[in-house]
Amino acid sequence: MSHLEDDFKMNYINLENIFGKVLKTLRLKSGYSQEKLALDCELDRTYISMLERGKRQPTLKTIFTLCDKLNCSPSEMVRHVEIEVEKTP
Amino acid sequence: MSHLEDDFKMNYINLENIFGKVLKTLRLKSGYSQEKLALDCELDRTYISMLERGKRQPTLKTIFTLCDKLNCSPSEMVRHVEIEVEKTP
DNA sequence: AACCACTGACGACTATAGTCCGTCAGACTT
DNA sequence: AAGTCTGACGGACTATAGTCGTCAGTGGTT
Repeated sequence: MSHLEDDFKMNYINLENIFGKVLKTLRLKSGYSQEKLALDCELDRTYISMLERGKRQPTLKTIFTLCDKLNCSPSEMVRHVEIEVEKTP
Repeated sequence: MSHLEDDFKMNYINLENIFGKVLKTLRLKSGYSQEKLALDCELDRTYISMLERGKRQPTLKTIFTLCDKLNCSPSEMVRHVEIEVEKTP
């Protein structure tokens, strides 16, 4: 996958990328490294990385699991995603 | 699967079942049959059925796709699930 | 009785969520 | 320079999300 292709895709609404940004923001706000968050959530370290890079999208259960550790309710997290989606042209 | 087993499981926090109930409620409120909703969302009819019966859980993308047709924002839908989860002992 | 719209349910499939092993690179510390 | 922390990234896997075809049951209508 080339950088050109990456940049191209970024111009469209991409739920995975948007979720990844929201997750990273919430994680950093809570002072977590990817690895510590993964341990606390009983998820895989590389999976957190993939989520943040927009390479995977979470299931409902995963959203609840993550939010449980991130000082954020699932609906708030989804609201953040919505807002970013609405901003995207 | 026996009715006994069904009732048994219902006593525990079960994100899939809770989501299923929320989805069904929103679908009926919007006057959709499972099949029409599936067509509008470009999902499979049997998959909608499985979601409502708690046999599957949705991804974030599926939540957004469903809510787009259900007069409901994704964060509102997730909020409904949260509320039901909190009610469950 | 026969039709119709709706839904439940199942088996078998394909696509992707999520795990587990690892390597590599940059930043910071000692 | 060596060690630690962090994150990007890959390959190969297992589990599950989501599809497809089909049959059966229910309740309403004619």
